[in-house]
Amino acid sequence: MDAALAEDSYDLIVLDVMMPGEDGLSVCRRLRVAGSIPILMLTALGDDDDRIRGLDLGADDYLPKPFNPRELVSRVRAILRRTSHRENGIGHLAGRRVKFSHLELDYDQAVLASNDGTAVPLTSGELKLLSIFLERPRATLRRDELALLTAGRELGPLDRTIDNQVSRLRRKIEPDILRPRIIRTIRNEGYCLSCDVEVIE
Amino acid sequence: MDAALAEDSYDLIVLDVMMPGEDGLSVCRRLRVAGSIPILMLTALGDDDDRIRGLDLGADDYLPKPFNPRELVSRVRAILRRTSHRENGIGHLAGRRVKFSHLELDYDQAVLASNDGTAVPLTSGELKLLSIFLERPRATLRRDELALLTAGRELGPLDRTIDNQVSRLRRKIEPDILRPRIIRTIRNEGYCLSCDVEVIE
DNA sequence: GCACGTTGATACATTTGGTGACAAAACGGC
DNA sequence: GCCGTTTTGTCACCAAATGTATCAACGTGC
Repeated sequence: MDAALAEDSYDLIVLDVMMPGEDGLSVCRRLRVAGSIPILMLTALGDDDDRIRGLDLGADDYLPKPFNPRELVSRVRAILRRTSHRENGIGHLAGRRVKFSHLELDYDQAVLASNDGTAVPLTSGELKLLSIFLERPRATLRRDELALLTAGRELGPLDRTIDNQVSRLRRKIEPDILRPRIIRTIRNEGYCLSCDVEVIE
Repeated sequence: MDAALAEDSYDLIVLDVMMPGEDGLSVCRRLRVAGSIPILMLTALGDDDDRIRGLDLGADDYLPKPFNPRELVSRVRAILRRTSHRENGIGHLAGRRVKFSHLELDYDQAVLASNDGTAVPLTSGELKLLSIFLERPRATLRRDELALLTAGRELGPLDRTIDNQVSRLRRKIEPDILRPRIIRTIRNEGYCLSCDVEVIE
């Protein structure tokens, strides 16, 4: 699958959970970190909690076996209806340069250049987090969504990982660190990139 | 439902199939003709063919009763993840500046600038409350409506939460705190933004 | 193995907003 | 007007949420 994905692009993946070796949930996690390709999970495990976990891991739908093949078709159609004509989000940033606020990100170089001429390198984690925000300007992202999209992991109850990453990123992008205005905190909800984003060709 | 839809905009509809009068499938059809609001169908009819029909009519997902409430939440999230847009729930204010009374709100910066040159930052809670008022100028909003819109929660009988939030917001926007003119109290009813609102750009 | 940078975990400081108490204001009946 | 009642304003306190410094674990390149 990895080889095929590297080769071509696909509209949707139907993913079984019970597989020898790496299981479907783990694959789902990896796919989510890598991009936003639609996933329909399919499994004999009809358990509620399994479905919930699958969906929370970023799957678009979860169909328990045994299933009616026509239902599979209908569900695939339902997902594609939603995902196909989706132009609103900024596509993939890989290889692009992106302007936002007073900054310009060079994705390939992982370098942030400021209006005032200074430039800062980003670590891979910071770049990942920042691109997730840049692809979804003005969307409020919960901590668990961010954890899923950055690292493909679920958050424990006392997990401050995302706060830490945001804090580190802010240090590099906020002009006034005491009053963050690019990545804003939405109390009880998460974080939100509150500026326009322009992708340079 | 039709009246509510004409009045406000919604992110998603959870639709039961078995209803007295017009049934859910018919409603779904109508909604699809009217627009693309996400629909999650919910029903006691667990039959394959019903699910397939629902999905083919344009529903985004179809969950048979009895269902696990957490699964409903996960499925709603999965749909909303796809339909993205969801910019904070704050429709047309995101990224705008708004003039009202002697003030100008910069939504992105979460800063209130006054005619006299002073500027005050707002907390995320204050910003949310203020935007709710700014989106509904001169509408009287009951405390329970405000609680629902700000925090998505119901109010207890002795709950002074909203009064407190309004009080805190007033401190930042009222020129004469002893005589609030911008957010007026309507006794036994609620609060009301009593000035014109102009969205810039 | 060692120096280095990155990242997650932990601990602590700070901010925010809900709660309950009480004061002030509004209202109604007289 | 006067009083009692209800409603509202706001203060002080506290619990929860968030920001971030620091440390440990880990990997990487030499």
